[in-house]
Amino acid sequence: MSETDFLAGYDPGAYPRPSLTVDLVLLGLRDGRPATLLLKRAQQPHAGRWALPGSFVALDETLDAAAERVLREKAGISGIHIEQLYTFGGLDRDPRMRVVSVAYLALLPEPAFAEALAGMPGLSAAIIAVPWSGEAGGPVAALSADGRRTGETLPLAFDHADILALAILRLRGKLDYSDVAFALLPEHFTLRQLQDVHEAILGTRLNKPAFRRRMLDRGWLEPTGSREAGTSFRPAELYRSRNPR
Amino acid sequence: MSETDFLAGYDPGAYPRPSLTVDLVLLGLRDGRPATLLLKRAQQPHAGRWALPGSFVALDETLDAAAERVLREKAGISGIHIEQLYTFGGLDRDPRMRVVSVAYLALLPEPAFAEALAGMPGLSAAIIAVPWSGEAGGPVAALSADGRRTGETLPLAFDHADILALAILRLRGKLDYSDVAFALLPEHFTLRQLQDVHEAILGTRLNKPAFRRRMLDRGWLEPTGSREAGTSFRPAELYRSRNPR
DNA sequence: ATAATAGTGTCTGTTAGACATTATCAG
DNA sequence: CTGATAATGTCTAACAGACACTATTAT
Repeated sequence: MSETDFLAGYDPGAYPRPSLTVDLVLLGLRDGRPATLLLKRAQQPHAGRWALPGSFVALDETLDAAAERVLREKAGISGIHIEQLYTFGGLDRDPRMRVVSVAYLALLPEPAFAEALAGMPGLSAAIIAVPWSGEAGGPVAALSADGRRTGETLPLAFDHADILALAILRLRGKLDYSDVAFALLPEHFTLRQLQDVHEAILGTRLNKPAFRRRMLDRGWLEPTGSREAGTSFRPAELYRSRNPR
Repeated sequence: MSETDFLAGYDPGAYPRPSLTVDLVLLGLRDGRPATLLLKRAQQPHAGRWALPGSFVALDETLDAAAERVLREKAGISGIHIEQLYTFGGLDRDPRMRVVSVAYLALLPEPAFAEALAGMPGLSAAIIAVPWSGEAGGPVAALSADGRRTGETLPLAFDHADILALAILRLRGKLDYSDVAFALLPEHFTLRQLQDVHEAILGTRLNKPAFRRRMLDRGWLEPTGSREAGTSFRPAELYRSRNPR
């Protein structure tokens, strides 16, 4: 930043600058698998391909504010967990001009995911076909399956497949040592639901007693005292997150 | 990014955009403590305060390339580990104009650190007084001590204290499940040196047998067969990283 | 009682910390 | 031999996976 000295007396608009955008991975769960909300591109370039919702960053808004605005304007929701992921600055991300994009990850609990899908006509849900984990690198994150037509692979626009892949990998990494998983659950939830979230993100089955022990020992959970309703079997106890969300 | 449609036929330069920079945390170790290389600002704003080396991002270079250029031009070195850290986009980071900065972390083994310090007149080494770990949030990362005058706290320019704090926290988090530590060591090193790196970054003493077992079990290390020279006691075995750097 | 899932007890193998001990070098 | 540090053996506590078992609800 020392070169800013050089610019002290200059018109800030006089220098060529990359465009700056934010792109959001709107991540939720569908049928026990991670899913994301995408927009089908109508125009060139990449017409017909699927893109993450995004927007340019205005001069008078922070990056976080821009991300929250996209969440409001393109998904119609707010008040959910959102975090910065990585900044993508490849030269040919967009064929028209130089665009640097700050990627964000938003975690949508089921009601928010459904609300966005129902309330915003352009959005579609896409299951993320998780590349089997562990191995770093590799091709990563093919997409498949829209709301109804399941099985097909969706072509993604720009470098959005990379962004999506990174989102899943980041989430996997944070899952075990942070409380992000709660961001994908309603305020009250059962331990089974929590385990389902972990299994969906990790793409793995987990050991029930061990999982329960770990979670309860963490001190992040608080029993509500009540139990789930409407089951035809023994109802599970409901917990809530102890940390204020 | 869907709004890029809107701009398809427009002059890309016609819209107001934030300036985009990269700022580098040049991290090495001095006397068993993490240290960083800083530049003292001569002009306003923040004249007299200390800043991370940085630069504007050119239209025809990637973010990574910009970071490597800063490494070359401001530290006089290259070929070392460098990774993107986080992107800072607060509105008032720089009082003159809106500047969004992509922060990078560069890890300098001792020779590179010394070479940069000796070869680039403006650079100073500053010990990072690590805020005692564990607790998240908090004030974080006060600086102290230049090369000679130890003990005093250096005032940092802009939001560079935040960047520095994040760099240390990120490194601590990655230390145990990745091989970043090797990036702070020469090609051949002893297990004691490796442990010293870990202890410096974590700000903690580690258990020797346990540390050795863990490291050797990871499979990241390869014995070179030779031993260190010039000791007045039993020389330690030298290892190298198995992964190609 | 049955079906179905919630929740727990317990065994075992793995791993980390603590501590003591042995090994190996220079002089 | 002494001094200093490298390197290892071993005990113990903490913890995860596996598996079987008990508990509790609706019907």
